[in-house]
Amino acid sequence: MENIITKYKEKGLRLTPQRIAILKYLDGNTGHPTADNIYRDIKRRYPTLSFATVYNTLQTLKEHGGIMEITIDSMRKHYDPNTTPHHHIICVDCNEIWDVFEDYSKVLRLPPHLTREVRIAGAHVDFYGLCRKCQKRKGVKM
Amino acid sequence: MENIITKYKEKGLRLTPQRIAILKYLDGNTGHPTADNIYRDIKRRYPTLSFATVYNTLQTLKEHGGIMEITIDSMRKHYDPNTTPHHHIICVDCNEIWDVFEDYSKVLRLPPHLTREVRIAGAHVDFYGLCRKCQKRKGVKM
DNA sequence: TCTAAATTTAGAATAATTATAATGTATGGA
DNA sequence: TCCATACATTATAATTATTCTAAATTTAGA
Ligand SMILES: [Mn+2]
Ligand SMILES: [Mn+2]
Ligand SMILES: [Zn+2]
Ligand SMILES: [Zn+2]
Repeated sequence: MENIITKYKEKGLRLTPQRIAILKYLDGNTGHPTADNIYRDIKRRYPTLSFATVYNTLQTLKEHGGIMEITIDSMRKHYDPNTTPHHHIICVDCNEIWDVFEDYSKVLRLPPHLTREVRIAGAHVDFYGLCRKCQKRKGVKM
Repeated sequence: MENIITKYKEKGLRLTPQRIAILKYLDGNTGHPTADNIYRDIKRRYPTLSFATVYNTLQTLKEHGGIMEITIDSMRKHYDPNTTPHHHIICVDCNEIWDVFEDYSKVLRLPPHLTREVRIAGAHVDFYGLCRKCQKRKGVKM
């Protein structure tokens, strides 16, 4: 809690109440929130909060490696304060996202004609399927 | 060429010049075009073409399993007429997308607590990196 | 306390996509 | 071949996520 704050202070980032609120909201958050999720939550305590501030702060955090941007959902960007390499599962119905902490780096090999074309920096695996809640709601046979 | 057309006729889809042009544009296209790519190209021959028609047709094709929607690029949706399971590489600089036809299905195993939570339907691997062209443009040491 | 530079803000702008409602046309049967 | 009609296209407006702008405010260090 206090360490994320000093951590960002050390990076030369100015601390404002809004930024602290966003940092606290993100700290340990495994829910993969959208900018709107963050805005709505913090707006309750800081009614003058602007969307621009949320986007600016997310941008700054991204640049400093404090968060990752998740592109698994084509509707909107999600953010992940866990920047250790990991993967995701998305429910194709409710768009909820789960973490996958398996290490596939050894098995995701590429043929030479592709590694020649692109210098690979990493890989994300996006699993997709129907979550239990949505299976139930849609009456899927278990 | 003619077979895609009869193929979609059999699905009960009405064939219009616009749809035929879109089908022909997509047939065998490995470039992962956006709606805008398609619109611009076909607009030249059909100047009255509307964006709505492109989006409607893509939606219809998606529903009939004729194309896949690619979410690797957070800026815009890309479409892929190759619906056989495969993966992608995206250049983080120019957003060009390459196909990866490796079969990782055997090695992408999930722990039981996750397969219990979500009935997995599939997985896509998104590789990311810098393509040769962008390495050169940015003066990256090879 | 003072100041410069960074940050926040309201609001406008942009861009991708979807919705609407009027007009046009493909298609199967008379 | 002609017609009816269900389906498709179109121009346009609406929606939504995100970014930009410029003025006002705040931070942090001297
Ligand atoms: Mn995550
Ligand atoms: Mn592809
Ligand atoms: Zn679900
Ligand atoms: Zn590139």
